[in-house]
Amino acid sequence: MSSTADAKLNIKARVSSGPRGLAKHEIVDTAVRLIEEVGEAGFSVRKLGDRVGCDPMAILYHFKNKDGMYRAMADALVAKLSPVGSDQPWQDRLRAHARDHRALALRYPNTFPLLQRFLNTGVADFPHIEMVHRALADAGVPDQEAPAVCLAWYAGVIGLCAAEINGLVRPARASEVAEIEALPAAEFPVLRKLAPSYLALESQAVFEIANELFIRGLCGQPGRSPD
Amino acid sequence: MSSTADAKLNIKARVSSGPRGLAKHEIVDTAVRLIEEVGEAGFSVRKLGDRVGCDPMAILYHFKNKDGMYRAMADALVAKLSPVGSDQPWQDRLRAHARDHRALALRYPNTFPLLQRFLNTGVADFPHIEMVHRALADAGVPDQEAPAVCLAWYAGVIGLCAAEINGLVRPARASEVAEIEALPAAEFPVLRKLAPSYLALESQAVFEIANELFIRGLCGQPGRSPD
DNA sequence: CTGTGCATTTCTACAGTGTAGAAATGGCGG
DNA sequence: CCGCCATTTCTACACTGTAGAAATGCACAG
Repeated sequence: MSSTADAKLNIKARVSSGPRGLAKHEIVDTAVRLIEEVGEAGFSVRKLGDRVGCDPMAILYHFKNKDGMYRAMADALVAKLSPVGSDQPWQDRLRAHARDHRALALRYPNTFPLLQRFLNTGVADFPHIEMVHRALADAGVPDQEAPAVCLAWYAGVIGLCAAEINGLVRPARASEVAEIEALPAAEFPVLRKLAPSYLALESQAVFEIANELFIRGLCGQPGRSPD
Repeated sequence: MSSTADAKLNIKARVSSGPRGLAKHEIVDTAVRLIEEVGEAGFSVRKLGDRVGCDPMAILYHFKNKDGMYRAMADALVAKLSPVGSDQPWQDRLRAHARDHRALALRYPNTFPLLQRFLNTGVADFPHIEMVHRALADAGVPDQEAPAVCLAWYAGVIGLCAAEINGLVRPARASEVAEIEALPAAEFPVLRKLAPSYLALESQAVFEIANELFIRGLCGQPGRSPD
């Protein structure tokens, strides 16, 4: 019962290996939980192996490499996005989908940034893309522009979420406001005047405003259809 | 004159150390060049030490740690942004600043993503922020909304650039279009119809369209001033 | 000229990483 | 029972960031 004996026993137990159905989606789920606990810097295949209860290399057998595992984690995240009904006006459908992204980002702040690096490959979220395109069509976006607008929308939404996660979107600290107010008045009149209002900044409001701007931009299109 | 003698000489030269003014900005410039050559994954303090010609730890002496060095690299990047004159309409000022970001991103694709992670701390690009706020004021954005709109604008622009760098914004491959066209017609009518136009997608056009949407959104504001 | 302090650079060492390649395991069809 | 083979484990290697101690050489006091 000594600790060394226990260790030996554990090693013995692990030595008896062989196929045991290490399910891919369970690995990925555990990986997402782990990266949320320890951050991306602290996330390693070895720790994941400990958490899953197997050798690290058993995990990498199921993925091409660590990046392949990141891709799978990104896939798992977008799979969590809610479906969006088609019975609302197009503005509300876009709003709902955008807010869904933000909620996901706030819930999985360490996993979400993987979307930016790996969304391009493998993730094909066709139902949601179809929804976005229908909304854009309802908004009067001409077909030839629709792909560009759709991509711009996703890039913008994900970029906003990433900015918030990384702490770019937050109320200013008093010291920062002081720093701005110390700038020469002749060159920075507007910024100095606005500095105090940065103290009360709400990240959600930033997100909402960005959405409204985008939607208003679509409304202001030259040949849009009437609503 | 043998190579071994040269090597020995070099080692001797390196062993005789002491202060020699390792200028911070030179380290950072070299670091940016290096990361552009080898990518972020291949970038290490040791390689940078080789490149600079000093011990790796001599570099980390000037920065808190590797992340501190990344921050300095991000600072160096935003310092490369061009100033924007104030003699154009506000739309053109925003457009110019946005295009400047994109040009920077395309020129330094491996360094630019650092902005997303480290822009929040330390980088205070006050002249440009003043410019953006003046443009927003000219566009009729009320003071209380200006900080949110400004942050949303930056987050959107940087997000767009990041998306393009990471390959999200690119023409579709034929195989991808085929995959979409194989989807059930009943559920994906719009996406299927638009799929072929993804083949001709131009990343610059996506960027321009996103900008125009944002600007049109600002134009469409309730109480905007006349231009 | 001789210390001597000190910012700077170098050296050494350590704990940890991703993953290639070989070996072991154990369920399954013959 | 055997042998196959996907799967898992083990071992090893090159590499990472960086803590901590030692060395270095410049500036300046005496």
